[in-house]
Amino acid sequence: MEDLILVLLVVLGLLVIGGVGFVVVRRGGAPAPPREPEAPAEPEAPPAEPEAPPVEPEAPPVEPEAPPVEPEAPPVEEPLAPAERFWQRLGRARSNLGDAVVGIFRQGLTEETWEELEESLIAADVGVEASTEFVAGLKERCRAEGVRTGEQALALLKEVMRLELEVTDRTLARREDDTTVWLVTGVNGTGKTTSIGKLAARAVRDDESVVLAAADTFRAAAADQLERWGESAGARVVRAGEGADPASVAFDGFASARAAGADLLLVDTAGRLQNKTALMDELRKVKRVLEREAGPCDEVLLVLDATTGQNGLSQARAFLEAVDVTGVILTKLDGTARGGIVVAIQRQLGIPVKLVGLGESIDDLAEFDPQAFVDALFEEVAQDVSLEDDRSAVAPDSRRPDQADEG
RNA sequence: GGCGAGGUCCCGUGCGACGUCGCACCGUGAACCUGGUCAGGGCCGGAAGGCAGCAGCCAUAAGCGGGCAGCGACGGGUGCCGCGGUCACGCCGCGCCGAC
Repeated sequence: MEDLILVLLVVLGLLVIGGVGFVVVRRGGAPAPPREPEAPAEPEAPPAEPEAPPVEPEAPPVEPEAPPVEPEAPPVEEPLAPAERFWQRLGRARSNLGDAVVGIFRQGLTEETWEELEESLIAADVGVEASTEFVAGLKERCRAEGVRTGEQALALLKEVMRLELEVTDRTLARREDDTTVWLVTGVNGTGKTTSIGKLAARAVRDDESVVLAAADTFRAAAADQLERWGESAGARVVRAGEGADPASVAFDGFASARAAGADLLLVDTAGRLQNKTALMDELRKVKRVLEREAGPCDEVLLVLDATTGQNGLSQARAFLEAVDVTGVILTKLDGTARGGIVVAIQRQLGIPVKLVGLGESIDDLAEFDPQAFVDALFEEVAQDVSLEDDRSAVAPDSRRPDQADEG
């Protein structure tokens, strides 16, 4: 044990010293993307061992002592690191859409340009309606402002998109002097439990006490999995037997959390397809019973899989209708070219994407950063280096000025 | 360990919700081998009159589509619905108190 800590410290030291080296080491040492935690078959059984994440060089969950791990001071960490991560992790979304769009604009501005742009946006899951409106609006502005070159149009596109995304409040609501309650929902296999595990780990790392309620009573394995996450994160897990009433588990979870004076309660619900009315009713009941005791949920989070495309919109609509979703966690955004769903959801339903999943490690569940997202989405990846994995993105990365100081 | 508030199994059964299918419903629907009406034209007849009948129009079959407020069958991760039986002063977590 001691040894392990020692080794870690040494590694950390090296990291601190070798700023740029950090990036390299991490990329070499943690080929995270290849092994997707969520296999299609076993949707929610990612942590073969929750211990696994710590293996990553950044080793967050090991122990709260580790904070020195991240050389940057805690307050600074928030704004900078996520942006960095965004940039690095959005490899494929960036290379596909970005290349396409940049290429399109390079040809100058013709009718064809707009059509191709629209197609690209649709292909990136922005949605047909939204894409059409979006392009029409952009076209209009370009005309109004006398934009003639593709470059200018691209800049304008980014600005418009950013404005579109920036209006919403993305902070996760908390209670000052009471247990904060977040209800986490979603269809099967999107990564609910994993996301909860990561949220819990991060909260614990910030010296908060966290309680997890395993209101997924449908599969015993789900509760087991949550329990493992709780163990590794250092959060108490309230669970019941398989087949119990999920509402009662949520209720007990809150009772326990409040009695213990916990800062945060995360309620994990069973995955359910949005067209199963009985299950949506059940979810309503969970929320109702929970709120009867706890007051309004501070957040009702919907976990969406970024790779599912337009169906995500339908999911969002259904869950919004049932339990008033207050925010979306968009998982598996790394390794997909369809990040446009962010825009579609926010535009059509008014639900902000609050967190995005960009990889396996705990810090890869990042605050959504519109600026970085838009930049990443429409940045061209140089053709000569562009392979398919995000290693290729290293080169373009370094061109980005405001991030050199990470690590 | 005590107390409290929840949850939970199996069998039978009633009711309800949901889903699938069928019926019914609405729409559409046949060059000719459906029916009706059959202009024009044709045929028979000296004539009176009669016959077959195209197009059109009307109706309708199968088919296709729609929908849900109806009826039935079937189905369960169906119910902050009920009844009966058995299980259970059990089991599962939760809170409070007490003991170590």
